Amino acid sequence: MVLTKWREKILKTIEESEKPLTADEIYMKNNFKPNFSTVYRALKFLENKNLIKSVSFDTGQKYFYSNKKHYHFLYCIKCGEIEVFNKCIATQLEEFINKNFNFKITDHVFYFKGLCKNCKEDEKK
Amino acid sequence: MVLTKWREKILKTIEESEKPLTADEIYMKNNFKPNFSTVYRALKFLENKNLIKSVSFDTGQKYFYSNKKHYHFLYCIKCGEIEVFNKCIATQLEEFINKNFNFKITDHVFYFKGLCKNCKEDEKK
DNA sequence: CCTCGTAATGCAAATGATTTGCATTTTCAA
DNA sequence: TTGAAAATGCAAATCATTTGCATTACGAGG
Repeated sequence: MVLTKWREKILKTIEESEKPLTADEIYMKNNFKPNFSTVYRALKFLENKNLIKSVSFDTGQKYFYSNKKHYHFLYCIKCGEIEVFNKCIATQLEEFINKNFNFKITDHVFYFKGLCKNCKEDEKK
Repeated sequence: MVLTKWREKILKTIEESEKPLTADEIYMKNNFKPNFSTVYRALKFLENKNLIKSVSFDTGQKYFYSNKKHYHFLYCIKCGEIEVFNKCIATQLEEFINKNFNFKITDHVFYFKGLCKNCKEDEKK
């Protein structure tokens, strides 16, 4: 169970991106290498090793991003655009959960749904 | 485009549940009626009409819940259990987004990932 | 340096959730 | 009452992801 060259390449692709990526975006960015199954297996591997995280929006597709980043998202429900921001207020809520629930928090996901600037404009027409 | 008896039944199922439900949970709760495609079409219809909302966790499966409820989630990454809570601190963040981004917020999704009480116990073994 | 076992990869087929095309049935306004 | 539009059922298709199996690469021990 090691960080092979492909896994390393995939991790690099993810870390260098300023947005979360889907499996096929990663596949394409690496010129369709390695094999698709290898991409998926690598993603699973990297996620288990806590090097990357994933989030899914409305589409049933997973988006992957580096664990080094603490992202939150603006997700456009019309065109699917994903914009990221970093400001986070989960800490207060975390205290609340720790106090009131028997649950061990390891991570959190937060995103706003709505309309991005383009789709917002479209609506006016 | 009306609220037919099946759509109404499905909406009722969702509203009466204290947890978000998947399409097949809804299907089962209604004794496998109506047809699966009708369930999916009804869910899409209800979501467009803003009567229900959906969220997806790690599995690529959608969970549906009533729009009347403002849920947030504790999602167990091991067994998939979903617990809900209502406390919300999104408002402050919302102000921040409105001030700094050109994005029209229509909704938000928040959940903690982690281990539920059972899985937390399992880990100790 | 060889070599053997384990882990990683490639390929094709399978899976699971969801969607779609099309034929049939229901609904409801004229 | 009737005819068009919408809703439903059924089966097949789709999309993202996973799996089985044969092949290849890698690393420790000889």
